[in-house]
Parts: sequence; structure tokens; C-alpha cells
Amino acid sequence: MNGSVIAELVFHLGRIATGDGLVEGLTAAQWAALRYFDQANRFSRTPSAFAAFHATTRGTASQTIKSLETQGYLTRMRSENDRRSVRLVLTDKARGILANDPLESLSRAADSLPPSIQGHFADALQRMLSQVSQEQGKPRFGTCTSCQHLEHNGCSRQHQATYACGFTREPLLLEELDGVCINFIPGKPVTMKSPVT
Amino acid sequence: MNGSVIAELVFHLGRIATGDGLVEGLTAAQWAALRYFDQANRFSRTPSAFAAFHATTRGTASQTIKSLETQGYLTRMRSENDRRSVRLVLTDKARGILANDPLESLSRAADSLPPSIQGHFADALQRMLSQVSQEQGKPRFGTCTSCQHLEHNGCSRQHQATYACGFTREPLLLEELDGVCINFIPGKPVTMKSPVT
DNA sequence: CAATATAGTTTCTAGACACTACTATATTTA
DNA sequence: TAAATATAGTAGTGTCTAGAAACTATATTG
Repeated sequence: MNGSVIAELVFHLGRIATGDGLVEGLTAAQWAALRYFDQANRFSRTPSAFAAFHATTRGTASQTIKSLETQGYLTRMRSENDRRSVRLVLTDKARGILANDPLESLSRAADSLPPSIQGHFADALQRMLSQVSQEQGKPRFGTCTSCQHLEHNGCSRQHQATYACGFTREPLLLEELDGVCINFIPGKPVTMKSPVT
Repeated sequence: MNGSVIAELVFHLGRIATGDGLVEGLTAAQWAALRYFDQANRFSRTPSAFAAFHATTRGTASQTIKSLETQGYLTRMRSENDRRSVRLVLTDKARGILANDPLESLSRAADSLPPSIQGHFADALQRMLSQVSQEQGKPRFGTCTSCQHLEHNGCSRQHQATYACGFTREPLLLEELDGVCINFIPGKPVTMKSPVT
């Protein structure tokens, strides 16, 4: 088994799945942006972070975002802390069309894999992505749950245990821990998310 | 485990892996064409077949091929049977640079996966690709070894057993059975290629 | 033989993207 | 604290990808 076969398949599959034909008139780059801002946490919903994620320049990212804004899919607000910075949030209209993401076709195909291997599959992809990103000197994105920066204060047996990010020195809400972050540093080995009881 | 996570990863990984920066001055489309013509069998080394494979238009494919030709990576020859048709073959120069395919980075990442899962991984990708292609009404590409059209005449215990394609009605050489074909129809369930003794 | 289908090319246009300024705000340092 | 430097973001320009439509040449069909 040769790695180049797998590489070819991943590349080709990614290509095929999106070429379907610009659902709802959005381009591939615009879909990628919508998906990103849907999943990014509050530290990462900026043009620069999207540019880093999408492996493009800030200029290009800015254009993509501008067009989404004029189409009513994103709204912008300036950050209070840093007045250079801009935060972007999805509109309801955007959340609506995310249901017919052109990736849906690929997503269904993934769903129809044997459930027993889906986890391993996602894991393998994640690992490959991490390695490729590192080789190319690009930042790795990930969620708090496996990030070195995650700190949690408070007793674990109290349900009011609080979390914080050691990098931004900001408190984190429980529901924020699943957002994708640009400041991610792979710390703990990937842990299964413990079931919330 | 949600299929959309896997879909996102496949898409993103495919994107990241190629953005590295146009090794040797070729574009992503041109690399894809070189890879294709390297692997396609003799029925499929045409502009139209590449267009179908790459999910693009014949016009776009024509341009990609033209530029590769002028750069000395492909040579063209008209088919004898059908004088409209064109056959493309890689030059030695092309075979040379295929060694620094920008997908190499992704390929290495795939190689470093646990060997025990590489097979399952490739299998899963293949299955997803097949399903997506079918949903989108695009032709599926594959090799003779699992194609309905493959016929083999002659006694199997004779080493001179001959193969033929039932679709093109043409004989096939043993070494041609591994070429990717546009006329592929998934027949037999994917069989392990039996070791040649 | 006429109508239609197919292989391939060309031309035109929109959009993606890199590059190079450029502005505005932060941060560093001297 | 003032100056130098760094960072977030935008704007404009040029190149390339890719789709759409029009076109030529050859095959196939009725």
C-alpha cells in the first residue's frame, strides 16, 4: 500500500465533492469561509485567522469576506479590546443555507461508512493534516479540549468548575470548548470527550 | 461521529496539501493532469477523459493540456481509428518531475500512518469517491481488475492466458490491467489483486 | 444523404489568488 | 513619553483557473 494512492484519493475526493455546481450561487472559497466562521471560536472569527486557516493571503480572505457581507451572510463588528480587529458572525440567512452545503454529498458518503471505522478514519485524517501543516510551517487549528492552553480552575466535582485559556488569559464558557481556535497547540494526546452527565 | 467532520477534513486536507507553492512552476490543474495521464490506460489518455475525471469542462481541460504540451511535458498524436481523437503521452521530462509532486507532503503523511490501517483507509476513500461520483452522475474511474468489462480467454493454468475489454472489444496486455479507465463499471466487488507468481 | 452526435479548440468573462501598497491601531524600546 | 516597529485590515493590479458558448472536423444514425 502506497501513500501516494491515499494522497491522490484525498485530493481528488475533495475536488470532486465541491465541484457540484455552486449551490445557492456561492463559490468554493465562500463556502469554506462560512464553514469556518460557523465553527471558529470567538478568538478566531477574524479575517486574518480565516486567511491562516484557508492557507491564503489576508487580501484574498478580505475579498471573500466582503462579498459574503454584501450578500448578507456575515456581519462585522469591531473588537472592543483591539480596535484594529474585526469580528465576524454568521447571519441567520447563513445558518440557513449551511444546510445545503455542497459538501453534503461527501458528508453523506462519510456517514454511510461502517460506523466502527468512522472514528479511526477521522483520526487518521486529523493526524495527516497535523503533519502536513507542521511540515509547511502553517498553524494547526484545533479545539480547547486537546489544547495545551486550556486551564481549568475550580473543583472538578462542583458543576460550576470554570475554564480559561492560558494564551489569551480569558475565561472560557463550557460551550466554547468545541470551537476551532487559531491559537491551538496540540497538548494532551487526543482525548475522547467525556460524556456530559 | 458526524460525517460532516470527515467531509470537512478531506476537503481541507486536499486544499492545504497542494497550496504549498507551485513546485516547478506547474499549477494544481497541471499536476492533476500529469498524474492522470501517468495512470490512465490507453483508452483514457484523451482530453475528454481527463475532463471527465477532473470534473471540469473539455474547454478547460484543453487549455491545461495545451500548456503542458508547450512546456514539453506531453506529446500528442492523433488516433488512427477516430481521426477526431487525440492521444496524449507523458514525456521523460514529465516522468522526471512527477517525483517532486506537491502531493508528496500528503503522501508522506499517509505513509506514516499505521500500516495496518492504510488499506482500510484507502478502501474507505475509494468507497466514498464511488458514492459521490454516482450521486453526481459522473463516471467512475477504475482499473480492469474490478471492471465488469474484463474478459479473459484462454486457460488460466496456461501462462499465456489473454485478456480483453468487452466494451471496446480490444485485447488487453497483462500490464495494462492496472491502468485507470474511463469506461470502468464496478463489477466484481473489490478483489485483492492476487499475487503474481 | 441529411441530421445528429462526438472530440476537440477557441474566445470571452468572472472569480481566486498573490503581490504590493496603504491606513489605523498596538506594542516595544530607547 | 516619543519613535520605531509590528499587526489587523483594506484596496488595487495582474495572472491564472475555470465555465459558457460558439465553432470545426469527423463519426454515426436514420
